[in-house]
Amino acid sequence: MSTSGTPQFRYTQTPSKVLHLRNLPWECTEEELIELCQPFGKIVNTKCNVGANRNQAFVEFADLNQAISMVSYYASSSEPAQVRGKTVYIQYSNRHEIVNNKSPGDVPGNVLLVTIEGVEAGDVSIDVIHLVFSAFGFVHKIATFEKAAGFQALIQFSDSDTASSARNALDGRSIPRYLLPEHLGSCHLRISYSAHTDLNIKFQSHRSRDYTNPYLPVNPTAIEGIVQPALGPDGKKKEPESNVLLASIENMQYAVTVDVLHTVFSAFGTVQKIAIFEKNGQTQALVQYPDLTTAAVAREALEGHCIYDGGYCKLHLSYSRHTDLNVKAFSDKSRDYTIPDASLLAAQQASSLPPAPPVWQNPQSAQMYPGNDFGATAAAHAQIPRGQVASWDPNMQAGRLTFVPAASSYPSQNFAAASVPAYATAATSGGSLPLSQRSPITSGVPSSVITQPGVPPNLRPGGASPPGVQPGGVSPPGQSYYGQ
DNA sequence: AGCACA
Repeated sequence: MSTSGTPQFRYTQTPSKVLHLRNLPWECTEEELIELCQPFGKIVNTKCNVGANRNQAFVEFADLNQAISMVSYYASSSEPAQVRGKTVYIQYSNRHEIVNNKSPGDVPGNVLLVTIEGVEAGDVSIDVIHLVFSAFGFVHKIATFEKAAGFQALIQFSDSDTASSARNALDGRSIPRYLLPEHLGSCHLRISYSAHTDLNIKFQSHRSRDYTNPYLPVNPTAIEGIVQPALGPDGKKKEPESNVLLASIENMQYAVTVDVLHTVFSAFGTVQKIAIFEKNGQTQALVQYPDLTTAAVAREALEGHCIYDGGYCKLHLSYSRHTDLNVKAFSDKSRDYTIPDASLLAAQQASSLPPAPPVWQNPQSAQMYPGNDFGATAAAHAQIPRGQVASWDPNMQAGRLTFVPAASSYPSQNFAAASVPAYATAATSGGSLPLSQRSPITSGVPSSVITQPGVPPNLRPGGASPPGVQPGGVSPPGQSYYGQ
């Protein structure tokens, strides 16, 4: 009964009316296929956007000789077959008819997947997209995101008729020039249907909008219309403050566990969540405080310091773009201290192997993208072709972490410091930071945070500690951590 | 850069 006996393809192909085309550009349209193939004969069927990358297609000619003529032409031509400047490779298909030419993107629905070619995310605002598509009916929701294919938007209409009229009118067309920044050339729209029927928008932001729900909260780190990062007085990009710190750990001679980090960072306030991950071979961690001020204090105090004496495990701190991490409550790489009885979860976690893959690996279950700030992008993940995991850091494949590492998944976002509400100023105005009494570290070697090298603080919880060494997290900030 | 759909 198995169908897996035959090889996937053969190196010698018998001629077929059906040609297999690969290395096509993303979202290649049927029109483009026809333009390429019809000089050789009558095309009776096509199937576009095939394969994991949606860059393959099939074309069926009315007559075998027409297919043969196309293959032979390009076999001896000095000019390769091209679509949109990409060389297209043509072979006989190993089938002799196209049985079903409907691609998922061709099945009508009320949600359109729009790819805007040749632009970056900041070039076309969500308001422009809304304006363009509103011409065809009430736009319920828009979610924008960047994927390998480029800048994309999911646009939700009431029904598939409205969506179809928009698709028919706009597919392959360009957004009017006057709606775009001057530096842009043409930007064509490629439109297909999404399998979604209802987008899950969690915030009004510059990347997602729900026009049916004006009371939806505005994402404080993604307020609409602010695309350019705020500039500091020196003209350099000013780093947006955040209650979440990104810690890079340099010279990691000792294991830095979640417990170690918790100990270190708890000196400045309640640590809500921690996630450790690898990035470019370096260990990094996200540490979440309840507020900006605490994060700012911790950042000031710890920047450049080492967790252990001797220059080991040196911390470099910056603000994360996250405001609320979505982490496993208890794993070896993450902790959510806001969940009571996390330790109980630990036992269950430990016994269940292998760890469940993050939901985004499964397009079927990608309807809900749990807890990240960009709920709207949940829908985007359903667009990941079957079996393909998008451009995720391979280290994440361990499946331990469910938070989204911003840098790898949303490469081009620019959250503006200016968009942070008023309380941000509290963090920067602090002439009276609790730690300001510490002497500035002028020598090249900052003092360590934990004064006993090689003795992880988590091994000495609370109680008895060697003379002169404070158990981590117990002392108020600014005292013994920097004593000698 | 290498074959869809059930």
